[in-house]
Parts: sequence; structure tokens; C-alpha cells
Amino acid sequence: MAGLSRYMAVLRLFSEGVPTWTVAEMADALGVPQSTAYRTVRDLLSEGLVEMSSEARYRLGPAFIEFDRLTRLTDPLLLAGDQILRDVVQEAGIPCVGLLTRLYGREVMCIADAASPDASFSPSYERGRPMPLTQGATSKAILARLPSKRLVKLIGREAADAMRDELAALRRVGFCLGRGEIDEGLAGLAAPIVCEAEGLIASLSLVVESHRLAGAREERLRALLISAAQEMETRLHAAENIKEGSPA
Amino acid sequence: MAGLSRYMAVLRLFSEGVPTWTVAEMADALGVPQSTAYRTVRDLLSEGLVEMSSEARYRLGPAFIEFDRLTRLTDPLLLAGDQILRDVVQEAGIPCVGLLTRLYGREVMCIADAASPDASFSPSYERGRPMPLTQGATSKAILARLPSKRLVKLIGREAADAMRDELAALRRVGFCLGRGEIDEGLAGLAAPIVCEAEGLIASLSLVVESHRLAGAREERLRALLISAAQEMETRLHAAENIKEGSPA
DNA sequence: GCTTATATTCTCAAAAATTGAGAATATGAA
DNA sequence: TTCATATTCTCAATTTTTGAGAATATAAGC
Repeated sequence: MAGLSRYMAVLRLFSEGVPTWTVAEMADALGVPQSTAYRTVRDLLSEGLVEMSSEARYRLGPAFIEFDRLTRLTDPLLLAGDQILRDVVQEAGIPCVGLLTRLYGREVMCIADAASPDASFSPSYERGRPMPLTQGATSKAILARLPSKRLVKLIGREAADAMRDELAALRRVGFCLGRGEIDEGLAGLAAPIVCEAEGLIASLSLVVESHRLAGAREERLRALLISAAQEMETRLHAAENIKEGSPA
Repeated sequence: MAGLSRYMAVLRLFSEGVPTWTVAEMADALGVPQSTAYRTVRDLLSEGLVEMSSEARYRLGPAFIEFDRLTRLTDPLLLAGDQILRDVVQEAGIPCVGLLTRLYGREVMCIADAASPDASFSPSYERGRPMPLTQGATSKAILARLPSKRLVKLIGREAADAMRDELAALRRVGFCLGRGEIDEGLAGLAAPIVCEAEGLIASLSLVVESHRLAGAREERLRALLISAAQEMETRLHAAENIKEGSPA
């Protein structure tokens, strides 16, 4: 194991279930001698990626909080969409959670969430949590807009073929509805957001309680989401053009 | 430049002002040949620490959002204090912003913020933003509880001597008030939180508009903060003991 | 203060990875 | 297609990393 991956392997050990590690445990888990593990931890420590907690145990360090803030302040999707996301949640008029989600490696990741004050449930999605690529309205809205080459690379030819018709239909409608695919009793509504120039394939979605989705209301939310997603795309392109500078 | 620092040097280039970089720019900024910069970026890319935006430009990647979530879910100070922070803001009864802040290397970093719904200002402090070590009530509350050896190491003997009397007074009172030290027109009130077992030196603070700090109200907020900070310490110790397991 | 147990750093030669310059190859627009 | 630019590749020289164990901290108990 060499270079960066050596350090990332250590960082990837930390999880919600096991948030602190001793150096001996790390060495064991990674199959490297302790002296090597100590050296690796020392480097991570000096960069703030890891910090000492009690008694020879280490936990993730504050550097991640710092970099996350930078991301929040500069991510084009958040800049274009954070306010709109809040607006959508408010305009929905029923208890709901709004999500901004994007492709991240072989998974899909939520990068912003906003709950209405009266929402008494909380969906599995939340900022920073990777979710499965092929389940749920949020993910499917994204998959539908993926070039087929990339889709095959991500989920394999077989799976891609199996989903082809479903995704083609979604692409036509520009919208996706899923009931209980991720959380029992909840439904997801999602519209895609694509910005080639920024290399972004994302989706805006709303999670509501399934039983609240009567016919007319579903129609209204669908229209709301589609127009909000479009507004985000417009802002993404606008931001892109500003950067290039406007000639006199 | 070797090992981890080589990668961190690239990541530290990204900032609010310059959120995207080309490889040529990075190579230039770091004084390394392009081929080396390309290799470094390729590694960062494959770990999600960096991602491609438009046209040969790169930005910080989503891995930071993922690790930040883990931190949020597992940080002992947040676990002990996040709810209390919200309660304090509500109980304050005036427009205010509550902060949880801790020592981070040679700076002080805010790891949680909560604004009351009626707060029409926003202080410089926000989650993930490093702040100066020697200015503001929030930082001073922390410095006051630092062992003097560490204090000297951090700010130097001269500066430590200059602050000694002030810090000693703060330590006696267990509280710190600062007016306009960070933001014009705002005042900070802070109480320290220390947990040796977790290696934590932190503070809980409240930012309010200076003109609202009439005598009686200041007294009330001071009492509120001190008791809330104490409650956090209690919870920190309780969490620590649970981990060790309770024998029958 | 000493003693013990554990955590952490250090040492050194062998093994492996990184470096830099430029060539070779993608990639995308005209 | 052709061009321009972005990215990867090649290879020998240089620098780092590695592993085992010795040498030091550090902390707790006596």
C-alpha cells in the first residue's frame, strides 16, 4: 500500500459504529506492523485529519470540518440550489424533507437537506451520507440522465440493460416517483439537474409520507420540483458564464 | 515534499476566493513539475478528495462532506453539546447566535452554531471556520483553561506573560465577556468546557448585539451559559464512563 | 522516589515509491 | 481531418518507506 491510499485506508477505518481506534487496532486491521501504523498516524495527526482522544485512542480530526465548510461555501450546486431547496420545502405546504443529491463515485450522495418545521419523520438521506445507486427516486432521476457508457461502467451491462426501459421513460418525463424504495411509508419525488460545464449530474427531491400523495397534490409537487430543478440549472449556467467574464 | 504533506499542500490551495485550480496552476503554486502535479491530482481524484469541474479545472471533492458527517455523528463534544446549544439559544430570549468552539492546532475552531429565529446578524464564527487564538471571548475562555506549558508553546512566552493576569482572572470567574473584539457592535459571552479524558478544551458561547446587554440581562445570560457548559462537561464524563462498560 | 506496563519514537539497511524531463497519447474544438 | 491542450506514460536516479526490534517517553501504582 503506497502513497495516499495508505493514509486513506486508515481514515476509512473510522465509522459511526467504531469512531475511535488505537494504533495497535489499526495495524491489525490493515495488516501492517505497528511501527508503520505509528508513522502513518503521526502524519495524519500533524495535518489535523486525526486527533488524539483519550488514552491512546484516536478519532477523526477537525480538518474535515474545515474542508467541509470550504465545500459548502464554494460548491456550485449548493450555491445555485441551497436557497431554492428551502423555498421548495416551504412551498410544498405539507410535512416534507427536501434533498439535493449527486453522483459520487459508485454511489449517490446527499449534499444538502432541509426539513419543514412540521416534518415528524427523518429519511435515511442526510448531508454526507452515501446512498445506493439504483434504489429510490433520487438515484433513478440521476441514473436516467447518465450517458449510457458511464451507466454501464457504473452498474455493469446486465443491470444497465435491465433498467434501460425504466430509465428511458424517466428521461422522457423528466421526473421520478418512488414509494417505500428506501424508507417504509415514505415516498420520494425527484427531478434531475444536469450541468455539463460543471461536470454535475444531480437531483432535487422531496420526501413525504406516502399517504399524503393524493392525485392532485402529486401533480402539484411534481410541477414544483421540475420548475425548481430547472431554475437551478439556469443558475448553474449563469454562474458558469460569470466566471468567464463579460466583455464590454 | 513527501508523504501526506505533498497531498495536503494541494488541498490547502483551495480557498473561498480560489475554489478551482488547473493542474498547471497547482504545479506553479507549489513549484513542482507538471508531471508530478498530475500524479498527485490523480491520486486525490481517485479518493474523492478532489473532483473535476469544468474544462481541466479541479475543485474539492465530496469525500470531505462524507467525513464531516461522520465527525458530526461521532464527535463527543457535539454529541454532548448540540442539543444543549439549541436549548441555550432558545432560553436566552433575545436575538442571538450560540457557538460551540474548540482548540484546533494553533487556532480555535467553531464546530457548531445555532441562531435564534429572530437573529438578524451573523457573527464571523460558523461551523468549520478557524478563528484567531487570542481574540474574542470564545477564544479567551479556552486559553484560560490551557495548561501554561501548552499556552507558551502556542502563543510564545511573551504573549503568554502579557495575558497571564487577564487569563488568571477569567479562570477564577469561569466566564468571559468581550465587546466588539471580533465583530463590531456584537458582544460575546463564553464559558469553558474541559474534558481531560477526551483531550478536549472548548467553550460554549453566545453572540448578541452589544446594546442588548443591560446589567440584569448580562447576569442572567452568564448564569445560563455557565450552567449549560457544566451540563456539557457532565455529559462528556458520562459518555466516557459508558464506553468503559459498567460491571454488574 | 522507584517500578512496571504501555505508548511512542528511533535506527538502519533493504525494498519500494517518487521524481523530473520529455515522449506518447487522449480529448475536444475548429 | 488538424490543431491545441490535457493527461498519462517511460525510465534511470533519487528519495521515501518499510519492518524488526531497540530505545525512549509517559502514566499509574506502590
